[in-house]
Amino acid sequence: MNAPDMRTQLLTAATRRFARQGYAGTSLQAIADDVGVAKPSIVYWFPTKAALREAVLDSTLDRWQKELPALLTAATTGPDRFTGGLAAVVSFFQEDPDRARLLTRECLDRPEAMRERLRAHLNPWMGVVTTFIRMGQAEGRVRPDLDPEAWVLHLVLLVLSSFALGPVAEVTLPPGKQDLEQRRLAELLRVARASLYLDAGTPR
Amino acid sequence: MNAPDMRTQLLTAATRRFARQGYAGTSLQAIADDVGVAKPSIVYWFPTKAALREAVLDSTLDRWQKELPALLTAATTGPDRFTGGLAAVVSFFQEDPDRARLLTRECLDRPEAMRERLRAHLNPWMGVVTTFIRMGQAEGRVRPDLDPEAWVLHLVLLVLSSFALGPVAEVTLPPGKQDLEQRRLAELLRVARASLYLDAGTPR
DNA sequence: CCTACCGATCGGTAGG
DNA sequence: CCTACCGATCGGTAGG
Repeated sequence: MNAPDMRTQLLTAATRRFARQGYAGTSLQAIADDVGVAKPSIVYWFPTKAALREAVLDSTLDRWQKELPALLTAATTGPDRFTGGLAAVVSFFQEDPDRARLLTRECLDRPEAMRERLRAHLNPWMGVVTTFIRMGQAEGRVRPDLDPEAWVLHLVLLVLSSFALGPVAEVTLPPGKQDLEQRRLAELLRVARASLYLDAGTPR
Repeated sequence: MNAPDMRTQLLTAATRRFARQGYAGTSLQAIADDVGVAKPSIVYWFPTKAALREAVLDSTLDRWQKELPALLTAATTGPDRFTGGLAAVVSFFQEDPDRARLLTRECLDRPEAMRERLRAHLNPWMGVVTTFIRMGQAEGRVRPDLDPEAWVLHLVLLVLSSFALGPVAEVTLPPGKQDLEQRRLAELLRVARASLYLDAGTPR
């Protein structure tokens, strides 16, 4: 009954550790201690450390595939479909910045393996987004010199790095009176719109 | 005579390893094998593994401080000062993408320590750049709603992640006939200009 | 800068 | 899911 809960606890602890200290920097002992079990118990649920890593990555990407449609429909009811879509991606990482750190680390640790995974998880809705962008270009709302695939890629990179690395670089924003994360996200959104729309100078 | 060369060889090998496999994922033995010396010889030049890490980070940031002024003066002689400045940052990481991977990993591994370092290495010319941006805003060339510090931060993040993670995500750019890196950089530059200038729709 | 070596910790196994 | 344990590798030391 609480057997599946053990697996979930291990996945949660491992995700947090892998995101913050990296895969190589995390021992199975540390994860076991976090959950409060003996180290060999991990092996009962995940045959090897590498298998635990795959499971952590799977669960994170699964959440992307499950949560993003919901966030998208909730966010794209407004007047601006692209801003809503971006807000959905932002929400996903804002909900747990460790997701951004984990994915960044995996891309650095295993570029080739991640390429295959992202091809499966990112490409489906990449096609949808770029189709909408090309429609916008045909209608004259979206900048004609914009490269749809490259633009989406850079926006995802921007959101990812903003959550994974942003808190570190926040010191370079000294005169901030308001919340620093809010200020970062506001500028991120502004960059996205200004680089997408022709009339973004007067958005409202 | 070739004693300082040994130190340099170790630094080069360590930078490459730390960038690609991470600090925790790299053993001193692997670095020693790369250079062709015995493992304890590393300890002769760097008292601990942690000291080697600091030296690697120092040498990378030193190169930033030494090369960027040269790249800046070479790049800002054109008509567009900001595009030239961005090109300088791009050149720095293009010269060796491992620099982007190393800095990204260090930000993930040691956020607090990196905050202090970046405060010293990034803040000096952050002030210069934002001053120019505010001048541009006063002259009406730069978008008035742009947040100077946050914009520069995001552009640096964009260049960094484009070199550190871009090759991984390149599969999401399937219909690319021309060189994929070139296409990525062209769109990066376009995003930068479009998000900065009011009249970026007609740049030339 | 090398050989020889050390205690600690690693991922994983045996057996229950 | 635990106790007991193992070979391999880790960063680092001793001594030259």
